[in-house]
Amino acid sequence: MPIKLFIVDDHYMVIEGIRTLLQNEKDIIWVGHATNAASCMAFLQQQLPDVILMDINLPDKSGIELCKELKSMYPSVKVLGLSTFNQQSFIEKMMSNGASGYVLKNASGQELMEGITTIVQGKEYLSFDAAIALRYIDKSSKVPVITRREKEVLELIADGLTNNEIAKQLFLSCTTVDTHRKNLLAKFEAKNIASLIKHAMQLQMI
Amino acid sequence: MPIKLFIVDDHYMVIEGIRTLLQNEKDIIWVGHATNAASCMAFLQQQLPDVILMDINLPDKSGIELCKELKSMYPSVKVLGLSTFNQQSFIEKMMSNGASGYVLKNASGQELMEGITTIVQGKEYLSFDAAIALRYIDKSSKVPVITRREKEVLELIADGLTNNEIAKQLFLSCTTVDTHRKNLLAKFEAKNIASLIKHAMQLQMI
DNA sequence: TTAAAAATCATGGAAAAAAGGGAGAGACTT
DNA sequence: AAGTCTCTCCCTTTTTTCCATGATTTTTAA
Repeated sequence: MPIKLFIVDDHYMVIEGIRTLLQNEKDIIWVGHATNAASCMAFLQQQLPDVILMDINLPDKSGIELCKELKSMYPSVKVLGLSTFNQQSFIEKMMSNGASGYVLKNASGQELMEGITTIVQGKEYLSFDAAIALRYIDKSSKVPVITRREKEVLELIADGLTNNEIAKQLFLSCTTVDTHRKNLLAKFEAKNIASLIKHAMQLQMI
Repeated sequence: MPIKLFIVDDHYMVIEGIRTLLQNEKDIIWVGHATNAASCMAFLQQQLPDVILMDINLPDKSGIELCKELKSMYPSVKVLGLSTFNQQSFIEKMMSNGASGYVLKNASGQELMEGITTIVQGKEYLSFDAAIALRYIDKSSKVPVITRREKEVLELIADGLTNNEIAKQLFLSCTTVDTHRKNLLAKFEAKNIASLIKHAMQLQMI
């Protein structure tokens, strides 16, 4: 039976590129595409594809979040993450949020097909480059897992707000904000705010 | 007469996407593509296209550098920059290094054609989103001009060093480092180090 | 339902940065 | 020769961060 494929990517060129790369595959049925998370979720209410190719950079929401939501509502749908080479740091997150595989955007049609057919069978798939990237990460820069609140605080810190200002804005005690700040420093293994912000920016977490 | 088009992008999907988007345009002749700067330069020794679509992220060299080199050797070739939305800060650089135009990767085939035909005529072209991004930059975050010493200090700050540590490393007085720090804050119009680092990272100055 | 994780608040003290000021030496330009 | 820019250095006061330790409540996951 053919595989119903849906794609979510905000770049029109990438959508067209994938469509072209897969146009001769008779096992693939192209059921549609979306350029943002909202219209993807809307589509899924109408029809469920077998596989969703999902970019991790979407205009309204990160692919990682979308993946999580989507899998909690439709566990049977398989998600194959898509990204550019310099965003390796997200591979882990994507996988731990329910994605079945990961392919980099410089993949060939063949690689893409391999990924799709592999995850349809219930297995996991990492493209060669993605696997290398993943190994590279484990060694050098592990990605800290931060909570929602911590992320909120992190963003306000990056915007130049002091603990006091953040506390006011989030209706918290100043000491609470300080605790979050401390936890952020610990999680990022940063000596101070300067290196914290640098790391967070490098990992595209801000 | 038809326009000879060459494309440089490390993402296979994007190359295929563009090819598809333009396949029905009879004024376009696809002369080839490259996935890195080196093979692009090699190709140009054989044949000169009219227009090169160039991604700013290439594995071996930035598109900005490639653009500069290429234009100094082959001034007649027109370069149309390509990038994703969150890299607005490069638009200016690309344009000032000889690119004739700029299109974001979520552009439609129509927009792409518009860009190509416009720059062939010797004019400049910015896609709607690119123009907005550029305007946004001019208004909000002008790029500060910092001195060599300031950059040195900035990098050490970002690495998490305190004034004292920086002073030792650069064989300076602590107060001197503090002055540089103050000047950096002033130039970036930043309230504190956190927002300074964020701005600097966004502008790729670290 | 129970255990773990997250979010909340607190005390107190040391270290560092932010904000304000001023000032001199050397290089480069007009 | 006058002016600008860069780099250098110093002082004070206030604010903020950083560190250690401990504890309660709410949420989430197993």
